[in-house]
Amino acid sequence: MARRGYHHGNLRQALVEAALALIAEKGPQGFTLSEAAKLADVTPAAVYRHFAGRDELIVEVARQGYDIFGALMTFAFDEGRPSALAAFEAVARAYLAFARKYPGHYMAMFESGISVQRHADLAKAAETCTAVLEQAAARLSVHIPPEKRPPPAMFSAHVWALSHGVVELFTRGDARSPFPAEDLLEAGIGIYLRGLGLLPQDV
Amino acid sequence: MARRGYHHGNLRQALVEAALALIAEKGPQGFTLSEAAKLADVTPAAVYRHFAGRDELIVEVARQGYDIFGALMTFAFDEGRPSALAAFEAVARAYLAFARKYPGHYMAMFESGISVQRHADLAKAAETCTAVLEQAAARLSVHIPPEKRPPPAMFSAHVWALSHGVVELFTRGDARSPFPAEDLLEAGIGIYLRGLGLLPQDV
DNA sequence: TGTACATCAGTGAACGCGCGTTCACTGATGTAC
DNA sequence: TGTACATCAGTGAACGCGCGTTCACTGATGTAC
Repeated sequence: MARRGYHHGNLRQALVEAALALIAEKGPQGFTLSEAAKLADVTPAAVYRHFAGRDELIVEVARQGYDIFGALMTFAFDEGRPSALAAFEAVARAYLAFARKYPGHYMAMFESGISVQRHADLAKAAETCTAVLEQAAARLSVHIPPEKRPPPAMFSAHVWALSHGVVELFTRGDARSPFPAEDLLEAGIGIYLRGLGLLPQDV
Repeated sequence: MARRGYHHGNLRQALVEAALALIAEKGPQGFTLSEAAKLADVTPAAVYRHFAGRDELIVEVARQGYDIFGALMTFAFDEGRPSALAAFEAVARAYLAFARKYPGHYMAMFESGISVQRHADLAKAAETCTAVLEQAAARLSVHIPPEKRPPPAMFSAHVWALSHGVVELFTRGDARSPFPAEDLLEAGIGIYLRGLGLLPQDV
């Protein structure tokens, strides 16, 4: 909140960060334009200098989330090093780490109810992320016996769904599982990959 | 809406059904006590004759959801007939069918933000469902080579997470997958079970 | 370097709205006699 | 069978609240001369 005077300096980003804090704390529906303005030490009306309205602010939060997410996934995958399998597992771990470290972003992206399709830049950012995951799947695919090889898009959808499910069910408030989410996900991915015929020593 | 006169007759359940319709239509956060009352053709104040408040109404919706869910799972599992594997796969299919057929219940259970732990009867209903899934996993476990056998609770958590992820990501508004959710889930479960060493001919 | 002025990011008051909840009440029901 | 009465599920008006959004405005900034 380092305001200098009448002008804020970087209100747009300050609002994004206020929104992040509120969403992380109260969930995407507890988020309020007025409260975000207050947190940024500004009048609610000031928000309209930077965003068309409440929804646009959430969209921007989600968009930044997809950017970070994509960058993290790309970094974790590291072009398939040291091995396609290890890189793929790193991606899965990074998924969970992202959900934990950026809960506001994660919620804005997946739980806020905003339509990805209806915001062009958001759709683009989301597509980039999908592409990273699919690329990782495609690289790993090469090591799968052709007769067991599912389309990479399906493959990555499975991993995404499993990861998302673990986040939603076992990472939130009242845990329903006796296992740490990280262990649960790692074990699940391991079993899944084994089912595809991928064994550590083979790849 | 078959009101007879001054007294409603079965307002409690009528409110639950109104809530279901609203949640299914607008999501769990779009649901409003006042709107539910209006839909049941009754004054908002009348709701308080049957529920302590807004939250209690959502909790009741979720509770009924867990009841239906548990019954469907039990029915689908059918005590492991015709085979442990087939029964298990039936459970997974039933999961998705439940999410599709009872969207209001599903959202109240998993997306409404209510705390399962903080409502005793809700926790009990949820536990019953967990038990059914774990029982199915335990029965199937018997066929897994001991050295690959994960705890049934982990096993069922994986399947639950995968199913939930598929529902959330690929069943809602803007689909991000080129595959029907049912096919996606079935294929995913299949690969996972294969990874556990379970093959159709073995079980 | 100093001043006039355009720009525009902020204010502050106001709006209409629908929310959840309360309260004293009233009308229907069904039971006791 | 008929009536008095207790019960309680509903009404309707009111409340305080915080929301998103608008508007005419004002104060700070930085550029042109």
